[in-house]
Amino acid sequence: MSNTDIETAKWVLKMEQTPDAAMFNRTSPSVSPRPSSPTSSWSSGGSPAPSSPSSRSRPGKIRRSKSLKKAEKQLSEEELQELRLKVNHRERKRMHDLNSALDGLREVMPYAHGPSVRKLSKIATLLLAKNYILMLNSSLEEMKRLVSDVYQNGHRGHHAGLPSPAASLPSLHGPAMRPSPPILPHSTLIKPEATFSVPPTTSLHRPATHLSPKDPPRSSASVKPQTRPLGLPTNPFGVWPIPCSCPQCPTDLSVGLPFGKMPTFHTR
DNA sequence: TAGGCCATCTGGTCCT
DNA sequence: AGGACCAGATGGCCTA
Repeated sequence: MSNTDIETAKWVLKMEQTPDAAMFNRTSPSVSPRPSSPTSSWSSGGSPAPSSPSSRSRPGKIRRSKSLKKAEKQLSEEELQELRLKVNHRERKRMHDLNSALDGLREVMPYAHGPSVRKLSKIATLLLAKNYILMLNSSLEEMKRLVSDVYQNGHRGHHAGLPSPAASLPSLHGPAMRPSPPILPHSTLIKPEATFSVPPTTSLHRPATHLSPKDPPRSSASVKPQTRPLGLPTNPFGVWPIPCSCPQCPTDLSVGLPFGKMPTFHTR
């Protein structure tokens, strides 16, 4: 063991005796404070990884950043500790901001909200958001097509006299989107892109987070389907573009809609 | 008890 | 140079 290693070990030992007070002053509203580990008050989770296989790590050595090494020479121990606290605080704040943004995203996502429903995981939130956007895009395109079709045909045909499609579409920001069946936060082990790399018009029938049957949801509250109106298809958001209700169009959309198949308007 | 999810610490890299 | 961003490691909590 080199002198550097010994010094580093001393430094780490010293740091371990210095709890990060800021850790107990967390402000994130979504996560309850978590005290640091009793065995490692300084670095509750992030103790150095001497045997890490990572390319970033140096096996057998405790990782130290260049700036910290430099600071170690220039600063006193107190100053160094202060610097470490500062860096940790910044990183913590950054992650809290990220979590706040995720909370904001969850709030506008059409899934069951409430105290009895476990909130979506981070990955599930992102996947759901992606599918939600795809669904909205698809709905918009479908609506555009329908409107232009109707006006091109001069309101002739069996759709004449029906309310405008826009009128029958649920508001994307209104209460029509809620309540909706909860999304199933399933496995996050599957690469999102590999799972959802289907065209927008075909991906929307797959629940955003229903990725693997082997990975059940974490709580029954999050999977118990809420009642949905008869005739509406099962889908990740509980709402589809309202299908054509004319006699010439299929009416039972609640069954037999396989993943990858998008219900379409009747757009003769 | 295993596995999923998360918060945190930390060093490296990139950017301003 | 300092801060932001990223990723690895670690340990705690929770659920099936």
